[in-house]
Amino acid sequence: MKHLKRWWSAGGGLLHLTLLLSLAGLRVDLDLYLLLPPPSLLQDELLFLGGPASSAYALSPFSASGGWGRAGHLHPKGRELDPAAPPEGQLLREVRALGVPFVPRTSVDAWLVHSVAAGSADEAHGLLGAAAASSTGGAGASVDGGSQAVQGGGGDPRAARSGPLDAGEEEKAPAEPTAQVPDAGGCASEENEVLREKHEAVDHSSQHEENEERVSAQKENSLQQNNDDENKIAEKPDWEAEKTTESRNERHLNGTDTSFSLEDLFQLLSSQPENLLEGISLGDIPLPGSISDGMNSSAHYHVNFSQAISQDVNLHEAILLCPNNTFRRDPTARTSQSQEPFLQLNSHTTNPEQTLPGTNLTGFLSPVDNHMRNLTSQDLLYDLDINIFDEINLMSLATEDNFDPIDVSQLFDEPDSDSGLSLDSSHNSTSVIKSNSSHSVCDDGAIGYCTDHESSSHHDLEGAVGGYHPEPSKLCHLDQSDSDFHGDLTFQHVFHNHTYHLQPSAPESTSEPFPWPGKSQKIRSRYPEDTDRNLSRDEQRAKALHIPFSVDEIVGMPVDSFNSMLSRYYLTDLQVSLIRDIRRRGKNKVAAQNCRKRKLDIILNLEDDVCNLQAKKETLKREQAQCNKAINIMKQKLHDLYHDIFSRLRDDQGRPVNPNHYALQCTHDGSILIVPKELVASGHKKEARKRK
DNA sequence: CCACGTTGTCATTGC
DNA sequence: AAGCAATGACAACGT
Repeated sequence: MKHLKRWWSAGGGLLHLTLLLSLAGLRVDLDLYLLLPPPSLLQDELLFLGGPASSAYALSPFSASGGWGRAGHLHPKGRELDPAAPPEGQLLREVRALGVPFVPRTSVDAWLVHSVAAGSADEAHGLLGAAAASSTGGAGASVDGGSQAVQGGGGDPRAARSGPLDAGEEEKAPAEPTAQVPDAGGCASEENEVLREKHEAVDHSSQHEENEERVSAQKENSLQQNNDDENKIAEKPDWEAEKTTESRNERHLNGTDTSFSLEDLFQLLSSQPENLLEGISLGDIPLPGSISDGMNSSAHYHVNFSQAISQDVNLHEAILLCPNNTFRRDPTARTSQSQEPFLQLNSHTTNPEQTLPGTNLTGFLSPVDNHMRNLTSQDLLYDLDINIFDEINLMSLATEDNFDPIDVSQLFDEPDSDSGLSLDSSHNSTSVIKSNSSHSVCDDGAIGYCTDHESSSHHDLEGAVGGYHPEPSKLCHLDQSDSDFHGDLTFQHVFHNHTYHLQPSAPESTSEPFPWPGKSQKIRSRYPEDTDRNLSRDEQRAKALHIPFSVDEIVGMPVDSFNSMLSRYYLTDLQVSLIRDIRRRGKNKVAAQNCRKRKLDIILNLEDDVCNLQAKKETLKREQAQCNKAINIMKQKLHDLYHDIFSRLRDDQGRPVNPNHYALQCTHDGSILIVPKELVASGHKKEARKRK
């Protein structure tokens, strides 16, 4: 048992727990087998790092080729992967010899390797930090551990505190016990101040304190069975005990106490699983308060494996589902990604490094991320991940009956966590329950698609890539009824999360991005229960293909940003095609709307013109009538004047002039002549002839 | 059931 | 050449 504890502390903790779960008759389909590096290698690595082994090694399930993880020089606590490490170690072989159904590494491992190889120390740092946190968190605190990594270890200290490989740099003044937050995320020491502040806020939660006390008490109970040195540890606060444990681990890693035999260990594992269970006391396994709560008193040594597995599933997701900014394609963008606000997701932290990719795992552990990453250069492992997720889903389903939402809610006991999850996303998960699982392609929760036009780009991204995870802060203080609700949501999320890949009508398997019979309305009619019915066709298609962008983003984005976005993210041809189609259709839709609007405006303007012309016509008619009237008056006056003049005219004999025979004619000099009409008529004829 | 309006989409054209 | 706006035409849907 002593060896076992040391082994756990030395870095095999997660494997340890995994083995326990397996020996307990539960299949553990996690790729979290860990290989303990040989002391010599550890020593070399320590020399290479010039730092404590506890900070150098991560319990990384993301080992490059065999589970070997070493700290890198890119970051004080960053991890690199040893390419020269053996592909399979003795431990794995022995595990397989025992028949423990370990699942090999997933694409995440290779992806992480890829990220590290690509020079993205931040990504590696963040993810491996998450891995370390999850490893230390053990099977019972998967989400917790991942969340710790997201927040740079600023969350629940129990998830990462006992991390055997966390550095001794966590040595803090005993005067502030709540500040002893292990840097599960592998952040630099200067970040710890911020983390400590956050964690102080975290610890102020009454529930949290209660759990702390429980864990502390149970740890003390377990540690009383150990040697005197460990008894001293048990008397200390748990955070201090953890430090001691870490220092013990450090001794192990330094080669001073690594003489235990793995074969002995597995013989022990195979022969006495019950004792092993006892060996995994709460003081050794950093189970969160939720688990320990369920193991009070008589149940102290009985781990709720169903819960543990369910949490491990979430841990797996937490590890796998990295932020979307971690699967960029552009290496240059990776180097500057932390500076792009577009990718700084969900950061309440003031520490810039906490916004680094890989550290923002809290609320964005979406299937989209996972999916997107799987669609990248790790396509060869894509199917493997699908299978793993399927198995996880099955496990979730199998353990759903025994699922205790209280524990889950307590596992999310992160008052300061920023998961980026909105209530809407939870609501989306609710719709998942309602929706037909066979049509999960169209389900809400698959993506948590964000259609909020007002949200910023990164918020859109958040919603797009995985906003449906239950928000820990929302879950941690729920009453029983609410806990039931959210617990169901959690499980719905889990198995819904990974089933869309398996749909026979999955878009990936068809030439069409979405199996719509041509129009979205048909889709809506086909899925009457789908709460996404209000989504547009393209939104549904985007969701079906797990496009991590909102339609509004895709359509409204400038072409340069659009192209850079396409190049920055790992997208399949189908996804790129769909995104371009969405953009084209979206722009064309807007253009059509504008066109119709213009057409309508033109018609309205023409109608106005017609009205104006008609009015003008009426006016002109009136003017014409008035003119005619005036002309007639003038004619009448001229006629009267004519007769008046002729009445006063007299010829040579004094007789009146007949106006029918004579006419008045004005000359150029202004004089008026009385001319016989015959001459006037002949003169008009001559002028007419001249004109012709 | 038909007519009409609305909306989305596609194809085409021109800038 | 690529991207985009504009627009005619068509289909689906709602009223």
